[in-house]
Amino acid sequence: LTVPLSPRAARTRAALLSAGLDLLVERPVDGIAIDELVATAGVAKGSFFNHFIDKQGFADAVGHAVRSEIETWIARANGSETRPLARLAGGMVAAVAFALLNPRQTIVLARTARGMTLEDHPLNRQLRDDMQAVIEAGLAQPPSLAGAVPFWLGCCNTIVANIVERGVGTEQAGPMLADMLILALRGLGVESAEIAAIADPNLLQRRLAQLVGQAGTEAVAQDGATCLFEDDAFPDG
Amino acid sequence: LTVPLSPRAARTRAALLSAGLDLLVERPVDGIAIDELVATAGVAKGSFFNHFIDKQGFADAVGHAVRSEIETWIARANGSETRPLARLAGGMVAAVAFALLNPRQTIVLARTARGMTLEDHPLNRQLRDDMQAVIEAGLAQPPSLAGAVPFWLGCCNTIVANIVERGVGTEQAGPMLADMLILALRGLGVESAEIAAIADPNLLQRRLAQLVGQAGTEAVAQDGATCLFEDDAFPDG
DNA sequence: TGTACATCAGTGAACGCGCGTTCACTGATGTAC
DNA sequence: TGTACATCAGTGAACGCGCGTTCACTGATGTAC
Repeated sequence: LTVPLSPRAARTRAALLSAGLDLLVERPVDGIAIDELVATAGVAKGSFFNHFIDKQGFADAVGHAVRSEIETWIARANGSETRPLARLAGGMVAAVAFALLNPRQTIVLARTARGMTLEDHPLNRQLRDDMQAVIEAGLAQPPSLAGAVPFWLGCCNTIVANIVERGVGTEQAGPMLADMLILALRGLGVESAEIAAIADPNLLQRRLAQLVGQAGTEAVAQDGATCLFEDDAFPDG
Repeated sequence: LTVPLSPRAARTRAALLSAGLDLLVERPVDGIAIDELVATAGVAKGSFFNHFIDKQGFADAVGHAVRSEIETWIARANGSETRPLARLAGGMVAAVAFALLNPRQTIVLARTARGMTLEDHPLNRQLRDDMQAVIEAGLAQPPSLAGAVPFWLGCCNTIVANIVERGVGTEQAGPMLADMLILALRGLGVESAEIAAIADPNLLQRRLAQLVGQAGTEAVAQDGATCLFEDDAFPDG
């Protein structure tokens, strides 16, 4: 249900979404005037209604864009990794890297997310599959799958929120991530040797730097935030 | 910095705060019109400005009232308990009981809470003290105190959010709580025997029923939500 | 206890700005021949 | 390649409702004597 947009329309839409991201970092959508939005985006007021039916539709579009962005990012970071424990931990590491690279997107994501667990997004389905694989392989003994998934998700949320809120850099994020991985993996009942291998501070630090760095060199534009929405077509709203 | 309010003023203020709670369950404060608020509360529009300087001040007052309510509740539930591990677990159990009794307050609390960890509220200070006591007593070996506190807080948030979102009853909440306690305590590195004693499903179920039940018999009014704000004086705002 | 007065809180009409939405027009982009 | 026309998206002035805020008035509560 997506239509390819003309270059001109795509530019206008991207400018609006980007401006929306800037403003949604500060306050929720109800606190943002369309006047302010179009002024920030540098387009005419009427253009807004060429692209979105109303303000809520706009907020949904921004939320959707950000969510699919982090989903893609995590999926790419885990790449072709097949070991279930590595995938589980890799998801948390990738989420932290994303938060370091895109603190504003992360804030908006937290702001627009409604329920944490009920939603059946690809990310959550993938996590559930990985968790199930971990359990079936005997690598962890959580009291239940239904409890382990939100537990892990909550740990990811906590570490990401902490990093964004205090605005720490990659160097300080590494040890925090290591601590959280130890707490979360131990909670699942993963063996000590496995935990030590996964949560090794040096290894984590390198992996974080790798993820953050490679994204930096991949991006062509200087301002990553501005071009985030210019990738391709958008859902027809 | 609190002044005692005349009975009439207290009634009006309580009606406004209670109506605010009802409406804040549905949407954030910016989406609520003062017209709607006073209509729900059954008072004149002008009265609103007798009690609050503006809408944001009102939202703050509701948030403050709810927060101090849950703080009091948890402090009372832990009572004179001194064993640090029991206090830690007791906090999570009490939070779940509160969520079961007051799902709407819990939703509003989540909505009005800004940062999760940065704030220096009594509740967080108490948690930090308990956690430190647990570590010093050698009852747990988390990688760090700074990591353990937000980890535990995140686990409490997760279980509470899950319970409220799915609207489960006391019976189903018990097993969920047991699972989360196992995951969280194991994450901290608490000994298996201790965990088994604390997270015993039967014991937890009884404790939950006790907390929920005693609150029910304590309350005089039928509608607990309506009288929640009528207790005493409010901060002068 | 009763009366007169002061204060305090409630009331709702009135105001006017802000903001969401519309629309007639313009210019740009694309297409047919 | 050039010209004429159609479509598509941008523009910003205009509109008008909604909503935050004010205020003069009323009635209730409290106090003095």
